[in-house]
Amino acid sequence: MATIDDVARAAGVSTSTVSYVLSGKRPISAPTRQRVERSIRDLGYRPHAGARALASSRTQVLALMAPLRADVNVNVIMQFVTGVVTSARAFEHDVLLLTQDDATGLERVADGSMVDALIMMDVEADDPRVPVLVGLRQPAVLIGLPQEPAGLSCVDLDFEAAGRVAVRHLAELGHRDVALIGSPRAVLERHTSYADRMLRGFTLEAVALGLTSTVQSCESSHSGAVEAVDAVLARMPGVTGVVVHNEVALPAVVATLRERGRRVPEDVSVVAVCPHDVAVGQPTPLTAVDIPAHTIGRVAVEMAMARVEGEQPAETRLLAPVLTARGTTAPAPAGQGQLNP
Amino acid sequence: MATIDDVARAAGVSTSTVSYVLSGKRPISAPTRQRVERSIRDLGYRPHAGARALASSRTQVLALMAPLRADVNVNVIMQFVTGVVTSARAFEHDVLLLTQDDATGLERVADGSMVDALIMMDVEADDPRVPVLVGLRQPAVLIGLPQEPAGLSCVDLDFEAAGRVAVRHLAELGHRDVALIGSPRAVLERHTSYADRMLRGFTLEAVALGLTSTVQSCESSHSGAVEAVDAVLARMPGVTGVVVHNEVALPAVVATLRERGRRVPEDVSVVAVCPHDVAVGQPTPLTAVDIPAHTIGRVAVEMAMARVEGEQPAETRLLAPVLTARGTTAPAPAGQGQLNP
DNA sequence: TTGAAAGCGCTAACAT
DNA sequence: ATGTTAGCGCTTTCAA
Repeated sequence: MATIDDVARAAGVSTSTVSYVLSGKRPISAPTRQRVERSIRDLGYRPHAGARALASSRTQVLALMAPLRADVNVNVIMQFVTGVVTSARAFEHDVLLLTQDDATGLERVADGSMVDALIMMDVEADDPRVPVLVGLRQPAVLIGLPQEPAGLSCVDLDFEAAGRVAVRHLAELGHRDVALIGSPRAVLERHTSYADRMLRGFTLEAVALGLTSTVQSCESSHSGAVEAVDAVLARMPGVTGVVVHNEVALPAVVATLRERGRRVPEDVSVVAVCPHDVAVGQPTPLTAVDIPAHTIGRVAVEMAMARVEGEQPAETRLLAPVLTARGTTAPAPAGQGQLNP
Repeated sequence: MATIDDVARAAGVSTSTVSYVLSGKRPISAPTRQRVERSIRDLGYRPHAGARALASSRTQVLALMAPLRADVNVNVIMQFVTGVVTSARAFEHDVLLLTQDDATGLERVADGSMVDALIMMDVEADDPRVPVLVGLRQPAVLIGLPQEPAGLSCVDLDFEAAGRVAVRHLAELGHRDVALIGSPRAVLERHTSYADRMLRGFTLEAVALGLTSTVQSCESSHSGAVEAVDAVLARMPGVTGVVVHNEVALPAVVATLRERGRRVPEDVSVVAVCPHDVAVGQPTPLTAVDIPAHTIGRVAVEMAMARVEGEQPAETRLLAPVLTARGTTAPAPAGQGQLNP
């Protein structure tokens, strides 16, 4: 491989000139720049990443810790990941992928100076990795919102507001008995940030609007969805509004409601909380609060890069939820609304 | 951050001794080793990845190019990715994630000496990236099998054999009219390796066994599955055996067959080609040929590392398919087998 | 068994 | 506008 010295020699300039042509950190005369660029092309020169990192303390790499396990929704995860990778490239960065179960991964790549910043998904309310991130030299961005951000940047959909918006939409249609079919039990039990906040928004808004509400965990499978729907129908036979926050179970929830004799949306309205493409890709397009996974990933990178560049303080950005009415919500069945005042 | 010199000073030895303690490349007396290890722990020392890469031309990083787009199955992709990341760690390597649409990513990370080896998924028969990989200094491993491996290592499920096994299973149960519901049109049209080979195995074995067969592409959505099933039923009303190679469409294919009055497996037998967990996670557990994605990812890493270490030549490993009979295949309906001799 | 020192290829003062 | 050069933190000869 050609080195920067080879390029300098070929162009008849000093190595620093080549370096500055590359970095643009000082003005270079047009003719010089052209000769250098020519030599770079002729030699197929590419700076050695390690040498550059050593001299500049910049790696042009971002770490992304993603939950690659079965119980979280793979589809949504993937959208976050592509969002991160794609926008990292816009900042001339590549992405090092760490998995959740590689407990010491964050410290390894940070302390070994392998990355300029870290992004972590699937944050829990009281996440043990948060103090670890706080102790690192590199800035970190959380996708999700822990109880104690401790000076870390955070970004996510405002799931609490999403829960509120979904409930309000149902209330405005006259529904009085509403249920949340949410994340798997395991996700709830570890107090995963998004699940906690969703639950909170749903419940608080139902109380605020005087609705009767119930919450049901739901495993991410066909049978899980069937069980969840049956549990809700048993506990709240008069339910007319259902919020579903579980992409995998989504189709089965709708199908099961129908199998149990509840027409959607005539008898029961369904509001999903899921990415846009999932909502419109169903047999019946769903009224849904969008989870803008790609955007969240992009914003996470932007926040990370901002902190790498300047001395910005940490910030938290919660994206406002957007509900789009499609085919699965309708006014509550006549009379129903008055049965449970 | 502490450097190797700090450690050496603290331990009262030379820097090279610390280096050798770390690498194990020369014998160190027990007392010396202990003092060095103590200092390393006390100082929380971690070697600087860039410096190490510069001096040793080893990055301890692997590149993985994965197709993070919508039309390939996200679930399976994810299993490959976790397989790769997990076993990379076993070789003390981290994984740099490149996306399919980052066309020049492979050259960028290879020529910039960011990685020790590259692994590429979703290979097409005549993939333009193959010659690129051949030109790199670092070894590359393909997950999939191009027409012309050109000296690259390849690993994958033997999809041709998988197609044959599936057909043979149906034939042994007496089925005479069989259909393949496969990948989306786009995947087939770019001659994605696995889709091509599957189709070939299915067709050749059907011919060899004297069966009547048809092949149908299938978009990865509910409606795509419905359309595919309807197309097959229209073209081959007497079909009694269906091989499905499309994880996303799988549940909808079975559901649609039933909606069209075909009981599964009494009227129509279904053989899936999908990962184990997908097959057993369906409402009805499916007779299936397993796609051992995790294993393939692991083998890819092993092959890559072997070539990084030694001067092994490139090799191609096709994993033998394993079919497990579950609830969705049964003997062909009586008499049917004789209608189309 | 250990140490000294020459790079690895680049960046960024410091000069001019 | 450009050149000179001292590191960056490690590995690995070469010596002892």
